[in-house]
Amino acid sequence: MEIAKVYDPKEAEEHHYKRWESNGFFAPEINEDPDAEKFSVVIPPPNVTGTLHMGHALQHTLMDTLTRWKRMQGYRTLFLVGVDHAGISTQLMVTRQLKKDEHRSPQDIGRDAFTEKVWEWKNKYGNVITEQIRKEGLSVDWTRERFTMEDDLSTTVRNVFVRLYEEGWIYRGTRIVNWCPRDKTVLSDLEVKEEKARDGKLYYLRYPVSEPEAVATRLMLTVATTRPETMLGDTAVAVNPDDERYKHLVGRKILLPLTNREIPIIADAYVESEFGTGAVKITPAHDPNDWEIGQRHNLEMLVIMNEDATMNAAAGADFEGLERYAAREKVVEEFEKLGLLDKIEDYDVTLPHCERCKTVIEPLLSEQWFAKMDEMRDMALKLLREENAPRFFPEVPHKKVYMMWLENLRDWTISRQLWWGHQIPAWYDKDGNVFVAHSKEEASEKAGTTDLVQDQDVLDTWFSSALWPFSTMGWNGSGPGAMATGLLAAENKNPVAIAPVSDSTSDLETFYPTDVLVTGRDIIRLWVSRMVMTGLKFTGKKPFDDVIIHGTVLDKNGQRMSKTKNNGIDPLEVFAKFGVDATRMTLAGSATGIDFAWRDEKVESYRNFANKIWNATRFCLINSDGACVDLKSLEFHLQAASEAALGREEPAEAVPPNASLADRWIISRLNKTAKAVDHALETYQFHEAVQLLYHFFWDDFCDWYIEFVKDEIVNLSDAEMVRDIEAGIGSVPGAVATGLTPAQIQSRTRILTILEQAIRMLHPFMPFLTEELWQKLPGTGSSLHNPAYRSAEKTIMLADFPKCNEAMIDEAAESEMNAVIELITKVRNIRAEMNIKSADKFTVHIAADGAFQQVFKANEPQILKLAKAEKLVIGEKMEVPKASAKAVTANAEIAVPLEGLIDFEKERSRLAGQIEKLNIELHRLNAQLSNVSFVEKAPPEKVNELRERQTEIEQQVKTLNTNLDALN
RNA sequence: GCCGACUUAGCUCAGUGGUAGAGCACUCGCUUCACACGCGAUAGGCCACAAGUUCGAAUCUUGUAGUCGGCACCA
Repeated sequence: MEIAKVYDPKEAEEHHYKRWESNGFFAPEINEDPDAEKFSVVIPPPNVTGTLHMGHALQHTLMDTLTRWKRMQGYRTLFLVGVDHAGISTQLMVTRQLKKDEHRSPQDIGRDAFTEKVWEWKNKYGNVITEQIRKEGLSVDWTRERFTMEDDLSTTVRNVFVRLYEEGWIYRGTRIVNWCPRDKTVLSDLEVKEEKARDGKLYYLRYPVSEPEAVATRLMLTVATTRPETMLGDTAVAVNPDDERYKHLVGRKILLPLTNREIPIIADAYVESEFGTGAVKITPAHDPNDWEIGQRHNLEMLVIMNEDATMNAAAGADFEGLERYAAREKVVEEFEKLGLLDKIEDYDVTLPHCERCKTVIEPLLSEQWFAKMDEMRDMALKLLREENAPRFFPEVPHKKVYMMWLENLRDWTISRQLWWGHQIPAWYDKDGNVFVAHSKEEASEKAGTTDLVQDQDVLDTWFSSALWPFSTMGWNGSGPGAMATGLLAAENKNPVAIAPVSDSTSDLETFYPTDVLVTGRDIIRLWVSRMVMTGLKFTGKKPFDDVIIHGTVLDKNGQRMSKTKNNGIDPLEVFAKFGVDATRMTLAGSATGIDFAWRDEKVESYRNFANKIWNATRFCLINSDGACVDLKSLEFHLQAASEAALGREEPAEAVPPNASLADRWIISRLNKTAKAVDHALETYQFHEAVQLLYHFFWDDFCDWYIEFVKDEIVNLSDAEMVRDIEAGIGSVPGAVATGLTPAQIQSRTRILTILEQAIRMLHPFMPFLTEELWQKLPGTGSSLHNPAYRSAEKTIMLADFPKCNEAMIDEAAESEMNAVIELITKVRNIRAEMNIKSADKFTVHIAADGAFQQVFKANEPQILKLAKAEKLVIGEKMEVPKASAKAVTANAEIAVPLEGLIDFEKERSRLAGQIEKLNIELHRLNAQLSNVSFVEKAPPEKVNELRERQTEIEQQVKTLNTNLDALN
């Protein structure tokens, strides 16, 4: 068999994904078991404009690992994929393109033409991200791919809007909103990021009190502000009602400079007397706090800015048309000229910025659509408080953050001044009356006229994303009672046979609620909370049980990746360099929820691991003639166990004579690993599973098991064959024909079978490599499939995930094998420390008690080979020349006579070093065991354990000291 | 201002009320017939600091310092 020496992932990645997809392995319909339990997960829809980044790669890896694992366990799985329309960023991108290509703006071409452009753009570039998802190897069901702007989902959004409006949860109102003057749209609180502004200043402005006698005395009230330009829109000055300094001024008036307007001095508890001067200018149309004061005092709302943050006519002729910062300078200049500028102080302010374009947000009085959140909020809080749902992984700190955010939730601004998105289904007649309806026809009926104009705004993208887990599964809010107490029966005991793809209602019944959501921290409020709220409101069910919050992938210096810093790491480049599987292992190998700095070295180590798996398999395949994967070959433990259960006295006899210690040991390790991996995945400890598999495969399987059985397995040369037959070994019928003995065939079968199971366990993490290798193994096929997939073509994707068989755990084998491993390691240590060359021949003397003598004798060939020794002398005691290197293990004393080779000085210091190390531990043990309160209060098992360890070490120290003395 | 997380080997990170672990890097030795993306053997840590609880603390509590994050306020 021709197999390359180094694994090259590229071809496998391309080839297998196509096959998986075209054979329908990803679709839940592949599962033929009518009683199969379901497992479902929806992808957090990436932006249609987006490209894959490490955060995606991480969350996708975790979701796919879970899905593949569950699928192999026989669950009917659905991993639902799709993208969202990303209102603002897509519109920006297409606008930019339009400007570049045609030197035109959206306004130039009009709404319909522009929307058409966006669709064109989407059809051309919108599959970049989905192609990248294919590259990642995600086992998502492409037949159910969704897009938030497609017809069905748009209808759903409209239905939801109408329903919420009719119930009174959506209203239109004039409020101060976060206005981005560059994007010219409103933003929700969550799309705004507070950032420290540079060069912040606090300007102290003198406002003259306007009554005649005050003017005569030039009575001034000084206010402090960071935004002097807004004074043009002031409609009051406020002081604290308890502030003795200003009590006499309340109720009087200010003659507002530069405007010739008179504004009142009012008292409001909002004002803190200690801050600034204790007097606050009030600009209700340009500041959220001022707006609230304005509401309380019935102040005039004077809007002085345009949508692009230039001053409008209301700001006065001198200022009209000025950009806001130019206006600020001019206001300050004018105040200075008038002698009304008291002082300017440096002052650190944090200002809201548009998350997307970084422009400073302008709080602006504006008419928008809002969603009242109280009812849905209360439902979500109840679910959390009473059922601890959804469960967050890790729970700290996300549960608390989520709860606190819900508790302080305010109304949600859902309209956006964009053209790309779900246009708000509201129509206005000539008098401005609003009619919310599913269609213009319906609105016309309500209005009694067809002379209607639809609201120009669209809905926040998150409005549609909030419906994602159920809208994508066919819920559209139109069915009878669909929105009442929940569409679904509490328990759906009727399993869906094979759900036709088109029958999306069955999808809802089968796959909703989903099992788990995997997403990033910053999305908890934007998306997770909203899905919970809408899920409860519209379906009566929580949309998912568990929420895994993954960590942030940082750059190698621990910095967040960002476009501005240009320190992003492109997953596609990493794939190209190290392979998708190695990248997935790296990502899954990071602790759940913890940020981690990206290191190429880490991926490299998993690339090496992939190569190790490749080569271990290569070795097994080179030596696989006459054998194939056969699960029965591992079952001798079961025979032994059942015979033990029947009361046989020596169940060990049931073990076939050729089941070696190493066989029993590796099978025990395999089953323990399967158990631990299962537990790790159940609790979403992906990194734990990765560690377990890495350790099992590399250390246990490759370093020890393969090395132990190598001589048995490799093809014998003709000369060796003849020698063996002459020696009476392996001269059995058929042996000459194949060149193999039955024992060899059995060994080959066994190693293939163990390898095959290890590869299956690795599949959810490393899908491509494992499929590539599994296809090459003889004896794999649909017989290894989970029975639910019996008709499917051969693929590891649908093979059964290995389960732990407790009867195969063999503690005796593990401790015996450990003794052998320790023995070999100690001899190797002597070899290395004493500079024994490969070619040097030496004998190893071993003294041990009877049971371990047997163990060592039984494994003599392997010990000789792995320690590179020529001969073993095993007995109760040993007699060796003075010129010997010595060592002790927990079960044996070792001596290697090195006449002429030994460096006594070196050997002395080597032994002294070992004694030193043991003594440190011994001192600690002695101290602990002589502590009366420890012996009295600690659990007896613990005390015994330490006593045993103490005896063992004392013995070892004693032996080593004797050996050391003998050198002198 | 409030809340939270983190601080473990040179680096990146696991882990745990009872002998400190991994990967990478380092040192030494191997052209051993699956793999040099390899094999073998070492070395390396008072688990940030201080106090407390406990027979026992790196692990639990409290405080301190540093790093990072979230929220609130910001005239």
